Amino acid sequence: MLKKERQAYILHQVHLHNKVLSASLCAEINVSEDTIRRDLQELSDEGKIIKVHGGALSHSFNEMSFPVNGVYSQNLKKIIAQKAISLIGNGMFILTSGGTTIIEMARSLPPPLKATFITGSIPAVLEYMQHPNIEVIMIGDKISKNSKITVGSEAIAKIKQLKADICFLGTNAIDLHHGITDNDWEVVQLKKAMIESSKKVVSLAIAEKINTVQPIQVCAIKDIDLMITELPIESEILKPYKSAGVQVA
Amino acid sequence: MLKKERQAYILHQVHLHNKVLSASLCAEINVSEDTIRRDLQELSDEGKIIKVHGGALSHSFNEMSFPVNGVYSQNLKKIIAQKAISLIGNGMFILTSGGTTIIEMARSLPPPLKATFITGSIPAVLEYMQHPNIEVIMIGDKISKNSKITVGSEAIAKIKQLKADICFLGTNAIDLHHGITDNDWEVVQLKKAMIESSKKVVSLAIAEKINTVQPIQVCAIKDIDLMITELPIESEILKPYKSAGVQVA
DNA sequence: CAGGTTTGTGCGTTTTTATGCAGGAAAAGG
DNA sequence: CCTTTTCCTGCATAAAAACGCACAAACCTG
Repeated sequence: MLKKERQAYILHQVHLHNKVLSASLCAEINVSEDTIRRDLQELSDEGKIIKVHGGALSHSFNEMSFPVNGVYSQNLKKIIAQKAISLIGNGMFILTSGGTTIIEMARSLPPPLKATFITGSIPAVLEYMQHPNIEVIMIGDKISKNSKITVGSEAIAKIKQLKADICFLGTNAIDLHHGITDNDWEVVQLKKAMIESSKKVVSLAIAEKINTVQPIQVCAIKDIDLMITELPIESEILKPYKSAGVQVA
Repeated sequence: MLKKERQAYILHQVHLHNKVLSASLCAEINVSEDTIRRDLQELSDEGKIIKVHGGALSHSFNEMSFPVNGVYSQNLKKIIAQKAISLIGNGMFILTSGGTTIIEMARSLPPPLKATFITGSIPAVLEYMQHPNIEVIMIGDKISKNSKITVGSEAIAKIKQLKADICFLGTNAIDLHHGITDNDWEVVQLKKAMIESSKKVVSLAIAEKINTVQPIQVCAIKDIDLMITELPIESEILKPYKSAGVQVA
């Protein structure tokens, strides 16, 4: 088994179970404990996991102790949220993924707005529930603990039955050639279904996510109708995307 | 169990219940009291908790003078939760409604437990998600904002497809003649479906709810397999229910 | 393609870490 | 004041990590 393969496998396991034991890994992959340890070390150096004695943990694991990570990008996300909200009209059916940008949008929804929001994201639902006038539809299925979203075939089947007016995707990585990409296979399946079931697809991405790539593709650039960032629309970074036919806001 | 995991668990418990006893922790996690003490020491050094003789307290605890809706009923609910948990075995499929008693149960689930919990209650899901080993299935549908639960025909249809080992119902009112009753039509529909889809039906009710009635019936007394209260099983209040054939715990 | 170099892997050995245990000190509570 | 519980200290042990080394495969490079 190749090193990269092995590390990808480890990463996958970590994302899946939130933890891995060096011992069990070395039994599964059939390499020496030393090799595993070196892999974990590397992945940890790259910031992809957190190494601890006896194994490693997912980063999302102890994020609970570091509560609201950055006020940092919070403000940027508010800008994005405002732009996104301007697209929403009364009576619309809106599909949303999870992610902090989506949460920020949920918090900023104007109280008089009447619309129907559909999502599988628990944190998003919590925000939508606060709102006096919107209807909230929860997509049910097994809950993925690290992404805090319902995933699985039931959820996908349910989404496919819908036809939403607009779909907002929290975006982890976007790139001209690879389109929107992400690192959680199940979440990607969900997002794909959402894109298919929406008349209009909107990607919400803070600038630092632009021109980055993750392992799994969600959709190509051409599938995106609109891309929202905190940057001014004349920004150099966005020009290639405009040329590629993506509307930018 | 990894050290970090353990500490995260302890931290979680502290935030949840505002206090932990070293003794109970060491029983739950199955490590020596010494280890727990060292963990508490570390967490305390990091300023995350306040260590005291016999256990630890949440930081927020001593700031806000006298806390929640009554430590009173909280403790009663813990007793109920413990009794309920004793019915749960590894590998079981468990349907639960919403309600504060259910939440208390969710918070008190022992970490090693592996089981699948199915619910439409958002607060319950939030608690279940914290647990390291259980699977959580969310029943999807429109969200009822005041009961924070998914309601509607989709949800009911989904529940009817299931056959759970056991069903825990948070109970608002229970009475010999009217059975379990409630005041929210949609929630009642949900509970009815849950009862139908479970091999065993357990009602969790604090004593003050016993012999009270609400407008809409969920089920008759005979449909309940087990009734859990904080009272000792010999209690006078429970005798009529025992006579009616309900098992009491 | 020969020879050097880098990279990946495994194997001892040494160090560090995690945990439990025992016995005395300190605290809490009568 | 006495008892019980909890806490601390040092020690023992086992597991895991780190380190250095060997060796082989892949990969330059002239």
